[in-house]
Amino acid sequence: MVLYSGTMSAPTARGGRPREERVDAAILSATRELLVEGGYAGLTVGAVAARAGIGKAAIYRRYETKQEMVFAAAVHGLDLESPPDLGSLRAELEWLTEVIAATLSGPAVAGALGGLLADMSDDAVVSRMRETFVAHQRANVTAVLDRAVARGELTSRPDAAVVHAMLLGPVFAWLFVLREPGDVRGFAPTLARMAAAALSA
Amino acid sequence: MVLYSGTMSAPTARGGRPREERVDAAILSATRELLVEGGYAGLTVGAVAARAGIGKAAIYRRYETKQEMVFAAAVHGLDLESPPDLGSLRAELEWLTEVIAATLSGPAVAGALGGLLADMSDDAVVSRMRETFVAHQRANVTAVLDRAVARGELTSRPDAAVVHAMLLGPVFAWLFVLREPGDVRGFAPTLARMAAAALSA
Amino acid sequence: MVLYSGTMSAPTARGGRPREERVDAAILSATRELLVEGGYAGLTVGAVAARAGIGKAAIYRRYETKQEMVFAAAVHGLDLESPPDLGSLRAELEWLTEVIAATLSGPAVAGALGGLLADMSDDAVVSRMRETFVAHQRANVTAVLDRAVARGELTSRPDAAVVHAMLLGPVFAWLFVLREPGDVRGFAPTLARMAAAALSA
Amino acid sequence: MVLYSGTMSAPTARGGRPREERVDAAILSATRELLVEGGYAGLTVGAVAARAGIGKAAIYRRYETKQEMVFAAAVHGLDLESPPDLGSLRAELEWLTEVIAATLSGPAVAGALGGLLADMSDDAVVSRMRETFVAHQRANVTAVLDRAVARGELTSRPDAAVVHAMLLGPVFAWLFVLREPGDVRGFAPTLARMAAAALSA
DNA sequence: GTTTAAACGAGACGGTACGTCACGTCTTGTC
DNA sequence: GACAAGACGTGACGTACCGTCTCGTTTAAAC
Repeated sequence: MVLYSGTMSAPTARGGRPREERVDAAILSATRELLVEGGYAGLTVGAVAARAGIGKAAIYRRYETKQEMVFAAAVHGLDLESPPDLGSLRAELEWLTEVIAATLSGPAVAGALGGLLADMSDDAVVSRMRETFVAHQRANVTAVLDRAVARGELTSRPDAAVVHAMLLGPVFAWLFVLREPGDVRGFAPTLARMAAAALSA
Repeated sequence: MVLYSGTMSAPTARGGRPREERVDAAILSATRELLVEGGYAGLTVGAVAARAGIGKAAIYRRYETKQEMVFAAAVHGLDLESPPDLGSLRAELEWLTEVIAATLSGPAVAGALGGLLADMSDDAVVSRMRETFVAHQRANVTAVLDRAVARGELTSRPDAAVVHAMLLGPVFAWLFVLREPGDVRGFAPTLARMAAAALSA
Repeated sequence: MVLYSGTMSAPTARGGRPREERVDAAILSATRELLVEGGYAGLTVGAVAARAGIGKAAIYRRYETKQEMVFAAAVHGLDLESPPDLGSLRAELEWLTEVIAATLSGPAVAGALGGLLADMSDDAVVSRMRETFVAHQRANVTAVLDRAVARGELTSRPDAAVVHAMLLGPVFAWLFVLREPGDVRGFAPTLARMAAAALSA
Repeated sequence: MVLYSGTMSAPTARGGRPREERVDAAILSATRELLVEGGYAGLTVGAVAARAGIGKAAIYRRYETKQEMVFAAAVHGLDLESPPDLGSLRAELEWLTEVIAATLSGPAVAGALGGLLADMSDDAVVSRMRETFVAHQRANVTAVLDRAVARGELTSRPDAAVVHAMLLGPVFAWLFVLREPGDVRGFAPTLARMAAAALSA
């Protein structure tokens, strides 16, 4: 399922030249490339336009600000599949954690998220982020918890927001604050095991 | 214990007018005020100077970059006491979590941390951050774990980095990514209880 | 005599939908309106199209550049009649001056001429302007001078270019450089009287 | 006498780094060079900054708009000396006309005036132009007429504005509208002779 | 009639310049 | 030599306009 694909009012489709998909794609992939190469701080709208072979106006026709564009590029196309039924809470938590870790440690996301957080005084981007990225992940967490309750692994369903924070948070901190050397992926199973223990207690 | 107070080499004290403490204080409190008012994104060095009633040069005489200044202002004076022996792992984890939550949710820190993370490609600030904020918190986590091992609550000492991530992460995510409404402080006991269960398992 | 009516090759009339006269008229009158409202500097092709209720392409199908369009709108339909034989050099000079003043002080022309002059590095517009506006006026000046010589009012025929400059110039300066308050029309008789005296001397 | 040297509020001179004369001079001469090379239409603020080896901000600190800058550069330093007493109205008119022709046909002025006229909807530039360029020339015309009256060459003093238009206008038209080939300078004596005849009649 | 070809309103396109703003440095005169 | 003030070069921002190019539709002439 594609999470996100554009921010500004789509063309009213009432006559006029239609937007070119080629341009949409070029913007997003140029943004991702430059995010990987120089991070959020080193990313310029002009450079994105140049790399994409388009004009700046074509970008601002689609995104109100640079932040919107980066957000779209970093989160767009994150294919957040729903968690499969793996038979046990712990296995599903591990699956969730791995997906979160994989998502956050993708090269474009890694370059963008810090910067996005910085400019988050901009309420529009904040709420868009919540409506897409956060809401979708939350739904997955809820689904896993509901299944665990149905299986009898949990007697009462814990607050999904708390569990979400417990899964997402450590991965986030590991990547963006603590910046421990080594792969995050190895961290996921440990985290999932601990979370399962915490919930079962 | 005061964590941080300045970044650049103090004046060599070889004649000339000494730096005025008044200026140091004015910079830091102006920075904190503006951080609260407009967040990191809306903070400019010029505005800090104007608010403090000083010149920009006085700032750059003390901090090499805007990031250093914000970091000093947001973290300076965070009095990170060592965790007292409270008799049980769970009580001490709760104490740690509450201190972390209190630290991160302070108004200036809340405004600054996201932005600081954004500009963290700058290695100087990254390493300074790690050497002070992270290292000190990590030491506290280690101390708590060591005491729990000594008490026999834990058979083997878990990796302090992992535990650190499990405590800091959810608080961080709660505040900066999920931005759930309501106080973080109420979140701390729940988190500590879960962490204790996870570690004991 | 109509001076000017279009610049680009008319449709070859080889099938296809014919151009609509309605559109021609709408472009010209929208241009004139906007010229009056905001002058040349404030006029955009997009605004002309919007005001005329047409598309930009319909404009560029008729005029190669914005300058061509403005020129057509400001000069089109200037009905430059030939000067009647009024019996005396002075009377005919006065007639010429009044026609020039009336032409230049028309609302659309007043808004356009300065701007047109500005973009006159474009040689196409320059030569078109010379071939129409200037050439026609020059012919009228020549005719008046020839008649004066025939009448014996002048012993030798002065250079028509000089006389043209002496009539057109002051009106032009009055309107576009000096911008004296008050009507230009009252200025015409004085100017004509002086010109007559100068030529007779 | 220097006509013009800056437009925006000079620095209050109450502390702070003073403006560098080097920058003022570099802006003006770069503007003149580019005016000569490409005319008003081909002149960009960025190019002026680059040629001058300065930043755009240094330009906008001095001039509110591109037009102000061009005006300053084209008219700045026009050393409009007062007309000397040459003994006769005709000689002094010739002197005036020559000065006007020399001024308008200078390379920078020639490149700028058309464009300036175009953007003249901007009232600030218009009034500045009147207050400096026009007012000064007008004063010279008045002085010449007053002396002619004192000498008894004229019985009543004609309207200076009209005479100004009669001298400036033809030169202006010659250069910017008619664009006759050949030097304007040769035109000045003829014009002055005619003007003298017109006034004496 | 059908076909064909161009004009139509709308608006997206690449490009270029605008004027603004912030950074971190430098330069005054004063303390 | 630190201070307040503020100008400096650099370079990104988001806006506006140019002249071109697609869309899907409409309209008249050619067949």
